[in-house]
Amino acid sequence: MKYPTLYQAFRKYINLSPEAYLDLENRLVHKTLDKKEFLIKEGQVIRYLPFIHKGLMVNYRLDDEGEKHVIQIRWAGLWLGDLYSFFSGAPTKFNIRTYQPTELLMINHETFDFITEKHPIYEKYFRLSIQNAYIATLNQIFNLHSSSAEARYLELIKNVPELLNDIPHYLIASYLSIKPQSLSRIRKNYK
Amino acid sequence: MKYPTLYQAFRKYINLSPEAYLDLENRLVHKTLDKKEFLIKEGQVIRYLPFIHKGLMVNYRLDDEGEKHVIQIRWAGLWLGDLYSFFSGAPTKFNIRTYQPTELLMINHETFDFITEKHPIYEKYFRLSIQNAYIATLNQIFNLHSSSAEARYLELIKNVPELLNDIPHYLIASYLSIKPQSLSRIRKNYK
DNA sequence: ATATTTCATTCACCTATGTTAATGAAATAC
DNA sequence: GTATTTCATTAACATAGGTGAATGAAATAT
Repeated sequence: MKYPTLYQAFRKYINLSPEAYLDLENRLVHKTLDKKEFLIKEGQVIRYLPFIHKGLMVNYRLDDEGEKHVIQIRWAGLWLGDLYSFFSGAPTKFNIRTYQPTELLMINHETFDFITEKHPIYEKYFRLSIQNAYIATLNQIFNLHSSSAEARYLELIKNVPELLNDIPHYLIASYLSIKPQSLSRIRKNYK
Repeated sequence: MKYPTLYQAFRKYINLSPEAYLDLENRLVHKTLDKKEFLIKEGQVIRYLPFIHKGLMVNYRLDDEGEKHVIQIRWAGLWLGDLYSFFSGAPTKFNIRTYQPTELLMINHETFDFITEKHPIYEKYFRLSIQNAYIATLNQIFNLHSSSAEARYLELIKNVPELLNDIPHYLIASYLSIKPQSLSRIRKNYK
């Protein structure tokens, strides 16, 4: 078993036999990304479901003025990417890239079809996975509605303290939906 | 065929035979809600997937101070409710209620299991349905990040002009993540 | 029909966050 | 190793949206 992190990710939601896991592991595409590299750019059709083995990735969209808006920050142990584009074949509106060297384990369509057919339990896993991604975004909307930028910042660094060292602060600001100057102002109160 | 609206909703994403549709139709629970009635309250476990046949419904969460935050407004032709709670059995954090007389067509677990087993195409439909709900919430986050309250208001009434007559304005304000007074201020500019 | 409650609106004032500009430190490119 | 670019921070000022209070209209209850 080369990737116990991945096995644990499955075991969190389903009871997966080591054999069924190995059927997948043998077909994974291992991809290494440098610091500051793109995985996905707007307009592309997503051909892989990527799992973050090491490192972290940032998902942002561009508005009409070309400004970045960070929608998701995902780290080791999580899936990411545009499930919608992967399953529907529609071009994505997202840009997904690294700011730290990152290793991904990726599943392509052929592998997805193979393992879900051979082991239907994987189907359940991915439905649960979408469901959880969905509920997480509903929570994110609720937080944007109900908490101040300061409260969202404190919550974020409580959950993921290492984030401040792993990506530029202006991306954290964007994720919190404020400007870098405002993030600095908030941070000044906690020194 | 008693509910062509529902059939059309399926046909939007999948190729469903009338026979397969009728297998479901016979098992639907038809529910009529008065003006101002609750379908779901926080803490309950969701036992139905509701489709809005006529009318519209509002989904909100309460924050620590007990203030409502409207997360979704859904109208005829759409599914709603907490798919997560329905599938996982976890108690919901949402409150879902009417502000207009509304008719629902509901699927319980038994019916869901029956029709997805007999017609696996339904399984695909509900996966697509979750996917679309997920992508819609990601868009909602992007809009909260990138558009002013005024722009979000104009966009909303462009898409759903009748909303202003169908639910109290303070709920529209909440959905836009502003206060009723601010919504009034914005509306004053467009008279 | 009358009383009560709910709701939309307005206003004056307040506050959180945005904007513009400047500075130095750190990272990167040459 | 030096030049250049990127980034975080600060400050002064601007603005969108919040707050609290008042008013009248509409909806609801009695």
